[in-house]
Amino acid sequence: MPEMPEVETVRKTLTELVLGKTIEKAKVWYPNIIIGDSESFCNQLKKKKIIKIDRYAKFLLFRLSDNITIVSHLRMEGKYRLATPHEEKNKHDHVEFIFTDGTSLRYNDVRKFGRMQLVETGTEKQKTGIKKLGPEALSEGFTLSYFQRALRNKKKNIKAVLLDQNVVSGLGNIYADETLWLSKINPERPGNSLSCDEITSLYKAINQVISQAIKAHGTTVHSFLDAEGQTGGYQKYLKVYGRAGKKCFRCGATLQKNHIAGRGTTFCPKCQEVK
DNA sequence: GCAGGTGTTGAATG
DNA sequence: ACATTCAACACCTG
Repeated sequence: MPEMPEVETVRKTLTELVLGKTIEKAKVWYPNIIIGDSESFCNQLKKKKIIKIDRYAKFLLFRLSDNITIVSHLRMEGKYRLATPHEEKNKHDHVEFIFTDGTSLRYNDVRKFGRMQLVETGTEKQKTGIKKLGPEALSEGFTLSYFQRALRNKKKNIKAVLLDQNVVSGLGNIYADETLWLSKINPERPGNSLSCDEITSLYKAINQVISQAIKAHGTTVHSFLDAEGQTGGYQKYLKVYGRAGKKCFRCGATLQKNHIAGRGTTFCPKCQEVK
């Protein structure tokens, strides 16, 4: 899926496309996408107006009139696009919001991993997946001292720590590898083995990579498209992700790919050597 | 046919 | 209770 920069890109494009529209009716073709009862989901959305679209880490929050919020997670391959209700259903279209102006918003998800949940606005931090998340990358709560404290008792490898949304939320496999390369830290190092300087360097790398990726409208490596069907731009800045077997831009060594923390992990065996 | 893939969850394990 | 690992979710691509 989209990691935080991609979700932020979707949020912005969705805002352009559907802000202010009123839902005439919602349709769910694949109920497993909806957490809770899908019929009641559709019933509660009738005549609700989209007044704002927020984001928390990788979650999208559609703020609707009458104090309700759709919390949406795209997981690996969820996508939104503007359509019309009489358009034929695409192969992996699972949910549709039909608007009173004759357009509609379709949710398409090849792997069906994405989820939507309807909650009373303000309760999303207690009632949804947001509840267990650590501070978002780039947010006020994600301070250097927080990060230092969080790493202190982490015995698992740093790659797994960066992927753990309870520690810091927003990073996924691509940006975890990029930040580790930038700060020259081997992905297998235990979290609590990092020096003070290394933690600082990694902290800066997280802020730098995520904010640049947001500026570039995210990364398209597999299938990511924003709500307007556009690809991201950050893929041209990637230093390690997808470059296994190629030369490190910094030292020229051949980049290596290992299975770490259950995910394919690309790194430079020379400048990210285990110390 | 088999493995791997932008993510999260819950069960199993220590 | 806590930290950590790993299969499962479902489908497409190489």
